[in-house]
Amino acid sequence: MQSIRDLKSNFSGPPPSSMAAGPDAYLQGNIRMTLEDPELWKTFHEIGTEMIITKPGRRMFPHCKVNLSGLIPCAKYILLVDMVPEDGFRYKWNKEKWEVAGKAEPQPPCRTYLHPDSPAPGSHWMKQSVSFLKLKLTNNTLDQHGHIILHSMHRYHPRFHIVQADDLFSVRWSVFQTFTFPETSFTAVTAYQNTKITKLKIDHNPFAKGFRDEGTNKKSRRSNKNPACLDKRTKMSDILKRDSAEEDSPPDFCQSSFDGYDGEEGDLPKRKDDESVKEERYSPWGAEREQNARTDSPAGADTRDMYSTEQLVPASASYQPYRFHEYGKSPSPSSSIGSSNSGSGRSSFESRVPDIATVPDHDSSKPRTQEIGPSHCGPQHLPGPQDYTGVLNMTMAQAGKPGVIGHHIYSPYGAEQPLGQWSGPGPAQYPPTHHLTADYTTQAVHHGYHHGNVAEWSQYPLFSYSCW
DNA sequence: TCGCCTATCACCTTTGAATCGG
DNA sequence: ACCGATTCAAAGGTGATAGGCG
Repeated sequence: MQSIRDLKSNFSGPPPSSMAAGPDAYLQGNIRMTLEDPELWKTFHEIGTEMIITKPGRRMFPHCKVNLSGLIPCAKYILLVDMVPEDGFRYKWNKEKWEVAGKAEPQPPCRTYLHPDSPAPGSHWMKQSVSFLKLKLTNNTLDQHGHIILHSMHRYHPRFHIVQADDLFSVRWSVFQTFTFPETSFTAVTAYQNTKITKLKIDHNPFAKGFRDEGTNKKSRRSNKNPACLDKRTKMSDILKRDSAEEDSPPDFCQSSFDGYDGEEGDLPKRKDDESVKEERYSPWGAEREQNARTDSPAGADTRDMYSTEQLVPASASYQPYRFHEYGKSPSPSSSIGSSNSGSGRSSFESRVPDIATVPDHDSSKPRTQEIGPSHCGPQHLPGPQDYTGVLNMTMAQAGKPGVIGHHIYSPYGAEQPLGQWSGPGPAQYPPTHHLTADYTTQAVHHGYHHGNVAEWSQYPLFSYSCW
């Protein structure tokens, strides 16, 4: 297996023109991720995206699809996706808008979806968009298919992680970056609540084509079978039509619960600014601790709050993600907070780089001594602080070690493939490599803070069982 | 009674094997 | 024998719906 260090040496040539910075920047600081179909996502987000979750698992729509650039063509990377709670609340749909319905339920087992192509060379990831089409969401906490487990009526947003590693067991996290896209946040539901979302789904999801009104749809035929259905359908149709007519005047929901999304227009409701300060300290991971103090419009606040703590990627024509962590440019928690909401902040990525406010528990004041260790910090030499907790937990759990709840990583790969599926109940199914476990354990214990943002990892689902 | 969840349905797209022709 | 295009059936995804459950 070729180490990253080796790769670096092999990569002696000048970085691509796109890499304005030096070699280090090329290796660790220029990874860019953009969301495909941003407009579609935006459309959904403006209304309040809902994602159906079912026991057998349901795909997302729109599904996550991103474009990557700035990777080392010959280095291998692993792409992961996990879902992060937006806040510590449970919601209910009431009178055309989302309302807080109480405290969130205990976070289900955090799972991470591993892109089936992982690991693959950077060139592979960059040559075409990366789709997470087959990622499925479920509300079955006992799910054994590796689907991402969510709670209904709770809000989440996907996080994309890209890790430079030859395989899951040799992950060194020397280059580990996380991206989130504000417009991808959604409310998990078992049945659509907002009819506008239903309409959007039907209009845009090819699988739902059968429910479109256009042309000679079979819906009427189906409805005719049952008068009651016809009535309901008619009502629905009316609602949808009305909704369409109201497109210009979003429901309260959009404003009160999703105002966190500022979109690109920058015409955010002023209210956001008023809340920004309070929300600065709030993050999905700090919800439990702080939610008691939050009494108003948690929904919108949460969203914005979440984003306000993320780093921004230089804006471009395409929808830009918020760079969550960029080990190497470790943000400092307070620097960018409150400066603006997510939307306005998006335009000033550089200035917001230092921003780790999303790590409430973490001592953000700790010096980020080892920023993303460029390749010169070769993987094998990188101490594995808490960043490795996730893998550590996962592997330890797999090994049946007590006291550690595994973090499940799902891969469509079969068991025979390098990256297996770690689903809950099957500890022995994909036994981890012992050396990895030991290695990480050691690193976590003894080098707890080598990485720039190591500490933060312990706050994230990807590396810890509890997201809260 | 209400809100949420789930099984089932009909409709549709996607996928891959089978077939055909060059 | 090989390859690409086409066909077709199975698999699977979709929202709608009714009924169950707490």
